[in-house]
Amino acid sequence: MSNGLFGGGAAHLGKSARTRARLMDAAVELFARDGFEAVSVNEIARRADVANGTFYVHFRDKDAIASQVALAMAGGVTRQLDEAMIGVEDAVERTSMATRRFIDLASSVPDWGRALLRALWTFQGLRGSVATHLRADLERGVAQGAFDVEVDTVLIDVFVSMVMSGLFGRLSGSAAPDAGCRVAELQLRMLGVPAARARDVAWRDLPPVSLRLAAASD
Amino acid sequence: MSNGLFGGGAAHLGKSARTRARLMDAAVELFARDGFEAVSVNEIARRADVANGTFYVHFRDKDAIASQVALAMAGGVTRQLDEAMIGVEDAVERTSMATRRFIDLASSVPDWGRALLRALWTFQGLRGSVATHLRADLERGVAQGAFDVEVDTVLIDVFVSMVMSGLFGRLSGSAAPDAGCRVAELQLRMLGVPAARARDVAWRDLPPVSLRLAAASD
DNA sequence: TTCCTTTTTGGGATATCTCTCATTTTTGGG
DNA sequence: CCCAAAAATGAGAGATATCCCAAAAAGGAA
Repeated sequence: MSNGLFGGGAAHLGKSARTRARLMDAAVELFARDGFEAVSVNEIARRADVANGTFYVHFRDKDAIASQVALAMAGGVTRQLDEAMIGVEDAVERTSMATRRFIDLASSVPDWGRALLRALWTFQGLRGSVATHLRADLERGVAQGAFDVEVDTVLIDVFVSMVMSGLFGRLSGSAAPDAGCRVAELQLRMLGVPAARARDVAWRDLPPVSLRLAAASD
Repeated sequence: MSNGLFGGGAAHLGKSARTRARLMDAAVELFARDGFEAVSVNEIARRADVANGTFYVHFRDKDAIASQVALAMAGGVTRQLDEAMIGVEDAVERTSMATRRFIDLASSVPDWGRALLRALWTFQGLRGSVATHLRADLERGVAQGAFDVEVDTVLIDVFVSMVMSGLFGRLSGSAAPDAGCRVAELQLRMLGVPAARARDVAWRDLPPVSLRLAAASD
């Protein structure tokens, strides 16, 4: 079946690391399907094909695996977005790219996207780490004269929730594949970019990038 | 202590209805504090000061009480927003008022607001019922030439998620009391309202309305 | 008050969950 | 191949959940 997200090409890892990866894969799938709180440790172990007790060799409890999984996911996406945006200096472009890529990447592997979405909702700490990068781009836009807003907490939260909404729509099937473009366009308009330019930038073709899944390191 | 939200002035109701209201009050408080899945039926019954088995006389299971509570809450807010907007014809005003009032009302009774927020996230059906009213106002704005957007599912979802974000900020204490104005302003800009008018309308004083809590009827 | 209906009660059968630990299995260096 | 260290196992103690049901209590009309 599925290769697993964390354990994908991990045959070279030690046995312990492989088991750990299997547990994290199982957790992602279950969290995505049933929600964090509805999933039991037993269930995670069963789906990972390990004994009940093995779980506790690797994680203290359910919270532990959840935050590990969430951190690994968020870290992976953030790193990948950063890489994809190297060399792009214009804040309007950067902002639009970040939104579109985030939605596209996260919805291209639905289990993974759903778990990330839930994690963003459940652990507001995660939003903070995403927000750091975002804030930099928004402030850059203001400095460049492209955005006409005050960059404060409310703006950041609203911005992030717009992205989450787009991702949710893609995952639930209620939104077309171009939802990312639409959300990005709406964001740019909100930030004060003229409608014509917002449309232009947000719907421009973007070179495809496929989701590279990182194992949980350090 | 607290009067309860559903059972507030319900001394005139039959005994059964009173017990039911007590259960719903208890459920709201607990869902808000601990989240839907972390709350047990026993806990709801204990807090409502009824025996364990009494719960099952009134509700089939936890899901049943949760959706009842959510429906009653959403219905109450919707009705109240509608009433408060009677006579307002301008879509820009209506849109801004709806967002601001929703955030203010729901955050003025934190238990209640938190439960509503969770319910909106958990039962996407609720979003649908809110969306109906919203869509009408957005389309009115387009017809009036005030909004310069296509009214589609993505727009509605994004709009709702912005409101939720504002409510979340108020409830978590990370946003100032004027967060509703800020969110409304950002929404109007997104819809194509010129920045100056968006600011003007969104920050205008609004006659205060206090949350009237409806019992669960039909 | 009396009697029938409605509502509540709380004990318990059954299921599931978390987490521990003594024991077995696997791994990999020498 | 051998053996100590590392990893995995799974039975089970104890906590807590759900939901049922026979019996008690409360309500109300005559």
